[in-house]
Amino acid sequence: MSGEKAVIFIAGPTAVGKTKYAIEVAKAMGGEIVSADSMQIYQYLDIGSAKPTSEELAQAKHYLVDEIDPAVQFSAAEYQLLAKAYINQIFGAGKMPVVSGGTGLYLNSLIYDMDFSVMPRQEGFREMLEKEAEELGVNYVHDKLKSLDPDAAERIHPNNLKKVIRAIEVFQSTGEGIREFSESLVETRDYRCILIGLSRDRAELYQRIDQRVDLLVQAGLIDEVKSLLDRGLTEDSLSMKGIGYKEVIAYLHGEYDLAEAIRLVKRNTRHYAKRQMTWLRRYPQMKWFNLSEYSDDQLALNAIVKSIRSDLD
RNA sequence: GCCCAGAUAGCUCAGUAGGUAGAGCAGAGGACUGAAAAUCCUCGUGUCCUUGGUUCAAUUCCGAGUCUGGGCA
Repeated sequence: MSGEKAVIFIAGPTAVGKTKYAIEVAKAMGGEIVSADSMQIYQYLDIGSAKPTSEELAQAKHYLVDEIDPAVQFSAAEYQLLAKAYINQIFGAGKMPVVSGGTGLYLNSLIYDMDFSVMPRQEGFREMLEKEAEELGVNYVHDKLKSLDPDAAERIHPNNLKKVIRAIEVFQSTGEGIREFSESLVETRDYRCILIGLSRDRAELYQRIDQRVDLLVQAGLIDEVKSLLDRGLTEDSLSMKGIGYKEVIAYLHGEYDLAEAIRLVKRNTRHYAKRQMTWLRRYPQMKWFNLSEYSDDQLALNAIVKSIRSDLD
């Protein structure tokens, strides 16, 4: 099997230590890092997204960190395009791509054959449906989906308006229903995927999250948000919906005090980490490493690299 | 030492006109195909502080004790 193209994925919840391990794995394997993180991809969101530091960035070449203007509407489809291009570029240079991140849909777009190309979003149409939902209720819009695509309506809860609208949108532009996630996924044939999952005991992970939020605030999160607002971003900007940003904006708007903002950032980050775990647990081919079970980083790293090497042979 | 008020879910508390109890927060599980750090769904048994008494029946009423607040000495 050697000689075959392979991509290493380092996945895990926020604050588990992905950045560090991805860099070490890249160094060990002669690799370059492609980030799969929907927030670190934006420029200027440095502190709140817990971007790798400049020292870390210097240790291994990183792609898709700090590349996108936070004022634009980005999407998973665009991510897939860019990430695949970088992966090919890395293969072209004879190196090994190491994808590192915790954004599940982005990971999926690289692991599976996901074709986003057939149905681009249609902004006006979405707004119209959102308005209908507001005036006539979410069930009205859901009924609409039911008449077009009963299967999808069955799967998508009426309250999940965003997904209901997307399903209608897809049906309108393709004439067929949105496919069910788990049934139609096929692994990509572009390369082989080696999935490494990093986890920690829940209590430890939460402790790290709380600590990290305090550090981010000390490092100047509030000023970062202020300067982003000065730059013209608002709470409606996609990039400002990230955890740490939306809460600080609400604080700056006087909705609550700083202590409450910090509390919410911590809690929302914990919830997010939990959701990430739910997503990541579904990959049957993932090899998990619970970092809480290793007495030091080097031991864990050795185990991970060993596992990758044996997969490559 | 005396007086008053509390003691119920991990936390803050509600409640039972006596028939073994429920909100918020925290927490847990799940879903996910062009917003994904987004969006959405589901989940509440706990010596009702301990102990005597009254009662068919006490977490609930009465007594004592313990602890915690507050006040007075």
